[in-house]
Amino acid sequence: MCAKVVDKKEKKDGIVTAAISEFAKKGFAKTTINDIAAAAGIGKGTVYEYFENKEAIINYSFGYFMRSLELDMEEILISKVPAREKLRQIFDLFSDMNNWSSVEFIELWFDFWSEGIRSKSSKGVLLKDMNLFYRSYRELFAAIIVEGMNNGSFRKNINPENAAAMIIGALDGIMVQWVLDKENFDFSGVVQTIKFTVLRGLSAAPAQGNSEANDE
Amino acid sequence: MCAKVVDKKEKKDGIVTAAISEFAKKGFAKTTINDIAAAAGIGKGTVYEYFENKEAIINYSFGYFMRSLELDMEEILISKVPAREKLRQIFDLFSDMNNWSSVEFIELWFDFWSEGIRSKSSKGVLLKDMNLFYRSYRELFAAIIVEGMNNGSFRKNINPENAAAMIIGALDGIMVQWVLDKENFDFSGVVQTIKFTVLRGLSAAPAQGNSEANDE
DNA sequence: ATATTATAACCGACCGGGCGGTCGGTCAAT
DNA sequence: ATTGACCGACCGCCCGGTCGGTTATAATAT
Repeated sequence: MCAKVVDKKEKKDGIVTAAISEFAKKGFAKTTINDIAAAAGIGKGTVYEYFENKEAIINYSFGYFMRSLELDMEEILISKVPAREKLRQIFDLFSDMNNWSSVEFIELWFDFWSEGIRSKSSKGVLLKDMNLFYRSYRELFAAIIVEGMNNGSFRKNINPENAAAMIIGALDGIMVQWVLDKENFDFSGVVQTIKFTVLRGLSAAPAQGNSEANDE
Repeated sequence: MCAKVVDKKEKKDGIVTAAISEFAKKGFAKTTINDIAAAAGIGKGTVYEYFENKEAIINYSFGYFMRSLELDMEEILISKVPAREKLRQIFDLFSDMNNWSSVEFIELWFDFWSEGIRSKSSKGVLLKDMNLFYRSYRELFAAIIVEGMNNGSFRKNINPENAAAMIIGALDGIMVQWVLDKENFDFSGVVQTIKFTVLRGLSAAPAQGNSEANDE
């Protein structure tokens, strides 16, 4: 007595993939449900079988986008290398954009920020998710810094949370500058400068770091 | 034989002020011309006496917004204090949000970014302006850093442009985190951490900076 | 095997509302 | 009387969301 059966989850993801691609091209506001449906190769009505409304698509997109963004940080984090080295490796990983699974969608960040902050008035689902995301990354970096403070490689008078926010902020911020001016902005170079400068700034032993590669 | 005479410039600015305020509240997409006209206390038609269309309002807003954002950096920049001290003062200025003339509009940044990147396809006026803005600030910071390299307070192996991008990126990036989570994010604290860490990271003399206030 | 049926999945024409932009008329200062 | 400034009703378009009808397929009957 059953009828057609479909992998709902998979199809939903298909729609979201199409949506993200369209969003990235035109921004949330200028992307229509028709655009999304067409990109997903389905009819407009079908979109509404999987999502209540446009806002729901946006919210769902964030989670999906985040997952697709994630770098291969896992193995670095669980590895046994000292904190200082962990940080260095993470910067290097970030610096090489080949490790980014979806560079082409980074322009979406802007829309998520804008939409998230404005979602305050409604239920604020998106804003909550975004803050969750940032908070978890801050905690992650803060933990590394604490580790480094304990093993003596970082100075003691650091506020780890602040330092974590600083690192994430710096990477976020230069991503912005890069997205706005891809041709002229040396992303990898700046990441290297950040790596070098921040590690030196956090270092416990003042002389340390002089032997590192030049910051050119 | 003349008729009513009005200070066009002033009135235009009045409209833009109203527009910025509305944009900040609702974002570009959800702000209607009616909203702007109402906020400016004029009729809808009058708006079109001063602006060709909505896009023109947005573009014009950026310049206006930028001017209103500017900190009192002038006197620091022309002052005779050494580069290192200049940087320190700028961070402190930035850290105290009382110096920000229009904190309430910072959420607009997100919209400018989103709109700017998408303006590529059309004439890209906004994008050009934004890049001009960033570039000028990078040059400004780079100059300070070069100055510090020359007088021996900063290490020689810095790429000044990269370092400038780093500083601006860090400040931009933590602004994002703060805007998204104002209650829980210690903006001033993080700026202080950045000040301390970056100055230490750029420093030529490794021991320097230890006597400074703690980075709590 | 084949026909029948039940129903999940799909769809796109349609609707209502809202928005950007226009335009002809009004107002008021000179 | 002239004309720059102002205005809001109006227009046309488009978009988000709906809904009744269609299609495809699994289960069941024959």
